[in-house]
Amino acid sequence: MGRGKIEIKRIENANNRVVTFSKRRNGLVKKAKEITVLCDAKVALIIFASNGKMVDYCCPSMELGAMLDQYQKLSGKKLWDAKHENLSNEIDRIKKENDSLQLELRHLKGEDIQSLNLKNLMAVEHAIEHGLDKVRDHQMELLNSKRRNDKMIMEEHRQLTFQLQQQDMAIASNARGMMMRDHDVQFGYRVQPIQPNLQEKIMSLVID
Amino acid sequence: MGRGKIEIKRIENANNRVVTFSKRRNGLVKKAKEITVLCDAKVALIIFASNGKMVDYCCPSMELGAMLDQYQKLSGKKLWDAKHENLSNEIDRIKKENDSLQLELRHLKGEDIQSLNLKNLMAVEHAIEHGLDKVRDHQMELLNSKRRNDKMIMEEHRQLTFQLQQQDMAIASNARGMMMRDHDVQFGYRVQPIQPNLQEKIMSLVID
DNA sequence: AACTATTTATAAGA
DNA sequence: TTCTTATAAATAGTT
Repeated sequence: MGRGKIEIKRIENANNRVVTFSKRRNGLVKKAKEITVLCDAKVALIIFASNGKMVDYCCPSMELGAMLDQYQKLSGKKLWDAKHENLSNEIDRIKKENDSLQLELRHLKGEDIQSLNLKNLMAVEHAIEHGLDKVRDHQMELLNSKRRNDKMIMEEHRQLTFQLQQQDMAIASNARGMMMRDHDVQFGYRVQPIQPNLQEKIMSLVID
Repeated sequence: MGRGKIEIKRIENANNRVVTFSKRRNGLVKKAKEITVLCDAKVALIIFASNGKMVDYCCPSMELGAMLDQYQKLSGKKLWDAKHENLSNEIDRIKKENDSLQLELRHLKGEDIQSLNLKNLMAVEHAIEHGLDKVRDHQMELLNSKRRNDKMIMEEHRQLTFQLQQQDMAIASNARGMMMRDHDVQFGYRVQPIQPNLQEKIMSLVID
């Protein structure tokens, strides 16, 4: 129905294909609407373009969900029952995994161990001991690094004290020489800390 | 498109309505097929007649289920009922719980502890120590009960030995008195162990 | 996005 | 229902 007859096969020209799609999509939806009105029919129609865009129509008299329920009943095909089952299975699987994790956890915490025999109990003991070793190793690391940091800060503090002392001495000798002339100059040079974020470092030590 | 123009409104004549439905249903399905072939489109179409009969078409390149999944994603509408959503939520919830259990477990095993600060690390250490104490307590209990059991068995063994000895002596003195007369009587009274399931107890000791 | 020559769908009749 | 056919509607190719 057009200027020329066409074969029903994929339109190779991409532009033509898109244009034809647009026209026929509209036609299809229109006809779907018409048959619902003319004939009391129920129609559901979903169309995806090859670019992924979607258009859908569902008769006003019935929800798509209800139509699909009906479809499943009449066709015997399952649309989401299968998926439903999969989800249930997934839940069971995860719950079991969860339970075994719970149990392992409780064992490591020394709970629910009445049922363990001596052999299992020793395995648990070894796991705990191993964990304890690792945790303590890491604590040691943290403490050492803290100690190093403390040392660095103490060193910096020592240097600052020294510099301040030097400046005080310089000011004192200047003051003696000039007797309050050029009063403003005496604070003209200020202390520059080697580690500018000293405050934060100290705070972090306090917080940790 | 026919001998006369018609208004798009319900066809009141029931016969005409059925005939028109039949024709237009075929036309709709035909056009749905055509657009899928011509334009690489994906189409799903479900039609119910007012008498309940159903016709459906789904493009060959995609299952209806997959199309509906896509539909849900793109439209945001949900087709599968609340139950389905509940299941998904349940899965998410359990998975999260699972993850946190996994993490706690790994911490107790001394894994993934790089991210813990000293305070948390010490909490973990205490949990582990507490677990270790409990496990060792229970080991002790098991060992003590085993020891008690061993002791009891030894005692029983001692008593049995004593009884046997007594019987041997009795037999010996009888034998001396009667010189083999009433030969069968000599085993007429049998040893009754105090603890009838001694065998099992011993086996369980060996196995544990 | 319009236009229009053609094809296609279909309403009415048999 | 199905076939026929006149006519309405859809649309392919063009502008």
